[in-house]
Amino acid sequence: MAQPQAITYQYDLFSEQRQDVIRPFPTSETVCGASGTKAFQVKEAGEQERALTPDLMSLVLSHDNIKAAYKQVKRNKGVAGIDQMPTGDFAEWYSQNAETLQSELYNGAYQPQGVKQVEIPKPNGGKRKLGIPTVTDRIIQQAISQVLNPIYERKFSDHSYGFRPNRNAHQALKKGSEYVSEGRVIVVDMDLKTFFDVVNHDRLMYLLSTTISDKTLLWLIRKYLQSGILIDGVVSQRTEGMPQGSPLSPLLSNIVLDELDKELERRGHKFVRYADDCNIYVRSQRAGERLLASISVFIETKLKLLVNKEKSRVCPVNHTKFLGYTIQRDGSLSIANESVKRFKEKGFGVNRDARKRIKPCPTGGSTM
DNA sequence: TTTCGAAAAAC
RNA sequence: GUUGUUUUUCGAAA
Repeated sequence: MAQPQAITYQYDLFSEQRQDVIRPFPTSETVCGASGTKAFQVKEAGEQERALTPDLMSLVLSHDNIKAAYKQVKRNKGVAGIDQMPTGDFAEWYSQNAETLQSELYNGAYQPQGVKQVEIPKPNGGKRKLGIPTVTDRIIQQAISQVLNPIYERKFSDHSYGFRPNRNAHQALKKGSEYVSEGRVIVVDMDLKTFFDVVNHDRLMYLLSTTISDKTLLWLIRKYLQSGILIDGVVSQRTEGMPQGSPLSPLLSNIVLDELDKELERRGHKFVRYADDCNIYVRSQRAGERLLASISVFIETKLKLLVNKEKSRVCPVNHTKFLGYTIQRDGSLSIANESVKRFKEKGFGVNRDARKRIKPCPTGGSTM
């Protein structure tokens, strides 16, 4: 590997002809005798260890991966970022600038652009701050996410249901009602305060480095975490938290909260987590309160996250809502219809029969 | 078999 | 002025 190889390949995202990216620079790390350019498949993630992930950037920037990322971003129909380039223009832009972009990404010179901040109202009246990266940055992040996702999928806890392929809220509810059917009718409802605002960058980067050894990729992710926020023309650098609205955020949040899953598993608890909404099922109020106290300490000292003490609580399962439903003490699910609730507020008399009864949960071991 | 899009839910 | 991920349903095309 004396000389950097010439880049001669097709950049057109619409052409069927393609040639995969040849890495323009030699790998900085040498991995115990293995040839640096030897291709490895992410899907064969069976025995993947940190030593096998020194060159994920090639996968991130491969033609197929970028093309898939572009399609995904385009399908979301999001608006342009601060550079005003709409999603539809990326293909043409990329055909002109792919070489420069890829070189910068490979040698670490790439600097993500600022994030446009937008506030939108939440259903419950509050405001939600969104960070909108440029189309280019959304596509790069999506491309990273597509590579990291299969690597992390096999490491994630079976009790985690949010933002994961082939998993949905209903499966989480089914698992929760199974635990209730076993007699765990008290729930510890953990609420993490403004999760996206307080994630510790150093801790997240450390977690990533235990699985990912591609330093170029790690630095790129760190740059995305730190990417500046543009408010009224002034760019301020972010020191903690991650932008809500970037394609990488859901995966990174699961990586951070996987530590919580692993700790709860280590302690042998029965729980279900959907994003930052974590429910632990126990048999008595006293056990629940003791658990809430000790897990809160773990979350705040070890994970460096904040527990919302006002909204976290211990109560019988049928006194709280989880993912839009309420689990009854017999393990059945009921849904509180929002429109019914609005009727009630407007003065139409509504009795509790307005809550629609959903089928009881069978304790089946069926997968998927 | 595959591809695409619209619309709903969860966070 | 409206981001992101996942899931599901419906529909269309070859």
